[in-house]
Amino acid sequence: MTDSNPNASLTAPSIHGDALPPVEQHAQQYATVRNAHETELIEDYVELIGDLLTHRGEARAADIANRMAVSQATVSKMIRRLNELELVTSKPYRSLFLTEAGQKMAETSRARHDIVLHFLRALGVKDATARIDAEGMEHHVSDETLDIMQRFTEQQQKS
Amino acid sequence: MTDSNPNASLTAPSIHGDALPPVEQHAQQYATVRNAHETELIEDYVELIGDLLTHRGEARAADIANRMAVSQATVSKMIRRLNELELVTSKPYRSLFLTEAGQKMAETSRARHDIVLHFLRALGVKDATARIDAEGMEHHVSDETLDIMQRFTEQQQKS
DNA sequence: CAACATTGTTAGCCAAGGCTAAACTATTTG
DNA sequence: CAAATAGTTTAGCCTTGGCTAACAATGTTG
Repeated sequence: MTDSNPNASLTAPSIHGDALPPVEQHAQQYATVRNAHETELIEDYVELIGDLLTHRGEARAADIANRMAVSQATVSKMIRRLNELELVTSKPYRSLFLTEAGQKMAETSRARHDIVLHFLRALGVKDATARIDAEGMEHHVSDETLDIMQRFTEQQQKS
Repeated sequence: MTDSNPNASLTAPSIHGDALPPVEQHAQQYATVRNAHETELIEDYVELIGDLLTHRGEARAADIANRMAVSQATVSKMIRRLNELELVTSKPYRSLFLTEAGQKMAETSRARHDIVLHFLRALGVKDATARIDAEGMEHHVSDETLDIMQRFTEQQQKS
């Protein structure tokens, strides 16, 4: 018996409210998540570098390592990748800078992050929790949902 | 200059609303996300196996491969891991079953997933989008936020 | 029941993202 | 200005989660 057997559900009736989505849609969901995973670390680094540049004036590997709770070696390796992707420019032993593409990515990421964070706070989530959740959620929120979150937050603030 | 220089912000005043969180808190955010990543694939597999068992009566590797849009070899390898973790039992060439621990994990996952999905729909997100977002978000939503989401959804349904 | 189709497994490859240890560069300070 | 300290890089290791190709088992069917 395979997944496409149309009678299967007759022999094993659902006790759940939600049935399984069609295979193609289901596959799409997982593929989208896998895809997000490939870019999200990159985005986190770029976003953090952008934040450090904005708030501190420079972005050093040691700061990134501390804030990400990761070894300096890991950061160094990652910076090489970011360089290859032309998201940052770096001279050995010097502060990092974002390329134009990097800046664009940092801004987009930061904006998404803020929308999610503010939305969670508007929902009534405690700040510390909201920050943790936002960090994890931001890469998995579609533009459509992001839009709705933003409107919700604005509504909330009016009242 | 390092991250802990207390004067840095004087020379580079923030143009953003949100300042950088303290290093320890920031590190905690990233660590939590990294941690979630380690378990989320496992949870996705277990959840899907549970759903297949519920809705189809059996869970075959081929079905999992199709629904996850992944090769059968990948599924086979993963099943070995799930076995080692004592989340599933399997005999070669036979359907999979969940151990007690596996069932517990599947239920928890399914419940979280449903709460997030229903919340997104209650927010006004289109079904297809909500499904994709929920798949990605579910592993990054704290219990606190989950609770709030559930209450929100219930509120919404009353009106 | 033999052949074919489907399903599952194994072997071996790859990239990503962690780590530690060691070497090197830059900065600070006695 | 030499030595100590701090920061950065490199080398080399490990695990995870993908993949393809080849092979093995099972199920179906002429």
